Amino acid sequence: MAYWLMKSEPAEFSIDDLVKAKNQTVPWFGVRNYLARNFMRDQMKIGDDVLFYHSSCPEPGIAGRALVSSPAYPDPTQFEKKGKYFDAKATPETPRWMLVDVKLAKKTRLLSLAEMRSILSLEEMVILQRGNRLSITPVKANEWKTIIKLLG
DNA sequence: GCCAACGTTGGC
DNA sequence: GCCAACGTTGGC
Repeated sequence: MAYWLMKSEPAEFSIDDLVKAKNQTVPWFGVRNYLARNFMRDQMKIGDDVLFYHSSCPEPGIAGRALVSSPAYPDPTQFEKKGKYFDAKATPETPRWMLVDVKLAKKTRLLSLAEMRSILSLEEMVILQRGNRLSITPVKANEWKTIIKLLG
């Protein structure tokens, strides 16, 4: 079983949106980075644990836990001609962007980026590394354990 | 608004 | 295939 951290801008889709979503599940649409896509397409399995992270907002940090709840399938937004995620080079026969469904496990207190930075055992987390911008990153088992403890 | 860091694009 | 220019991310 693997652990992941997935970033979302709360102005676009927040943990509260996930709480209110149908089946408390959302297709993780809009990823347009190959490495992040490959994680979803090649490595994620149903039941993998996910940290739901709020980025580009006044208080960035972990806002909840979730689970991978589907296999990878084509991101429908790549075919929406008028949408912001349209990709002219993608076709239904040869889709370029894949996603998984993410289901809420629990909304938690906000574990802020500042607090994460203060925890020694989290210092190797990918998200805390200088210049890291990847929207989906693997989390190590010990990091997951530490974070779950901090979330209470 | 600034800017560091990184990914992508496109000319050659 | 190289690499400069450009665009984006995302914290501050």
